[in-house]
Amino acid sequence: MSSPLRVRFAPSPTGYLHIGSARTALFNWLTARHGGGQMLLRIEDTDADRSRPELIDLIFRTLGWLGLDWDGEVVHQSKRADRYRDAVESLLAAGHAYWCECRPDEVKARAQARGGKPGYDGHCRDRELGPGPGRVVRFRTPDEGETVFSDVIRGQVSFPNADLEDFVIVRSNGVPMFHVANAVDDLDMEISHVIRGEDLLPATPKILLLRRALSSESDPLFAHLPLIVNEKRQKLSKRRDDVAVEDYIERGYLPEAMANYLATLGWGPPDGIEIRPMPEIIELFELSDVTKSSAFFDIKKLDAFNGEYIRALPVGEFINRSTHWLFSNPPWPPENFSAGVFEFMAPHVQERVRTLSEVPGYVDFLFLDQPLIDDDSWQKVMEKDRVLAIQVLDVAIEQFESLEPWESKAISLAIIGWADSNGVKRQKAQAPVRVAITGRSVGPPLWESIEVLGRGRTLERLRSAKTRLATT
RNA sequence: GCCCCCAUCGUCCAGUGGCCUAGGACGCCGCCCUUUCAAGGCGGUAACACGGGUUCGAAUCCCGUUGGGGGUGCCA
Repeated sequence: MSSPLRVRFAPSPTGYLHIGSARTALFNWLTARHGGGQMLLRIEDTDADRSRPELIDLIFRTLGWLGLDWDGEVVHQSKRADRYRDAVESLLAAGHAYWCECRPDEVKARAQARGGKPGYDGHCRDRELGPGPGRVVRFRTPDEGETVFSDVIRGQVSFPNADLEDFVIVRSNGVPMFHVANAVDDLDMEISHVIRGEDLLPATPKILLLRRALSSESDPLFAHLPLIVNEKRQKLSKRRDDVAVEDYIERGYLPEAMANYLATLGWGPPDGIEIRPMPEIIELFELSDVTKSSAFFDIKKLDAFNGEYIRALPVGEFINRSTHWLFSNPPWPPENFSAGVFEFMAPHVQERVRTLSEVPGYVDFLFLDQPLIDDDSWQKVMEKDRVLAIQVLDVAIEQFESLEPWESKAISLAIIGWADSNGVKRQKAQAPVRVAITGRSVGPPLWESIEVLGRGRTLERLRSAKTRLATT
């Protein structure tokens, strides 16, 4: 009989939710949902100095944004100090742990004197010290043998016990440390699968030794996920890399795209179809299929995923989701914004953006009093062939003044018809108009843009471009 | 230093002894479509780190080398 499937995600609230943590949460969640098990949440906040309680709620919200949910009450380690103290007492009583009065600098100095080998030398091991100010509790690690465990992803892993120093389990301020809290909680929460980042692999023998000393009959199954790395193949770090999931939300990534992309880091569906709905991923996901080697967090590929997800949205939904970027710090005077105009252009914009934060850049010319003229575009299109540019602008002005009906089809015919009958490439003919109207040489479809801009503003921009061309 | 993990296209995944003259996706390049840019279509570029074994046969198994990474806290 195997124990019920129970996994947990155990973040430490020392910062925003990290991309790597999000992936760990996702894989835990996928394992639980795939196997009909439970996904628990635990906040590892034993270090009061580094923990920031105000971030806990943000972590919850970010997990929610990603579409991850959890079962049962959230466990906060900061509220379980008594439980850890009891566990430490029993460890002490059984001789698995002992009090130590060595100060960090003393430990370090002795290590140096020994000749480089870092770590604690067991100085207080057999001194039978009792509690006292400044004293810590250390765990007595075996001197011989090895600690072996099986990892769903890596197979059997073993660590020589002799390399394990007698590590601290209770700080001098009386607060228990990560290893004990972690071991005790996984035991109490009856976690069956410990799924976490590979950076915790070396901590596993310590936790296992602790569990066994706490008289647990069975070890959980471990699964150490490959690290997510940067372009230099180093573990994503808060300092040098863009790792806060919150930042990606602000940059306009869709949660579905982010979750889907994260799922492909260290795992791939058997049929090779990477972009697919989460229910399918849940069905296909298998923890034992997870890759062993680290994965580069490739923004370009994330962008591709995101672009696909954006295009797959119903237009109305695209409009809804764009709202935030349209209203917070838009490049135009807010009162100029017109929902109707945006809705008209939305399908064209949707097809072109890869992130929602790019949306304003595609419609800004519609809501700005004057288009922002891009120098390179002006040079390339207007200055390089002034004769043609002026000619096209004149034609456009003349045609547009009396064009009926004012709609994209007729507008396109006015310019294209002229180009075709005058031996001018359509591409060449539209360019000056585009720059005059939008300020750039690239952008959404021109004829539709002109239609929605309106005759008056269009003529105004054409004339002003002509003037600018004539006076420079 | 010591311990541990890892090693297929630039990147992410396939591949679990013969189906591999190694497949898909992103990127990149080219062509088509086209009012620009996208999107879409078509095509292309590009990898089994190296050296030994084992085997009739190895990307796949074993050993070593090299390379990369993680850990080595009174952080988690």
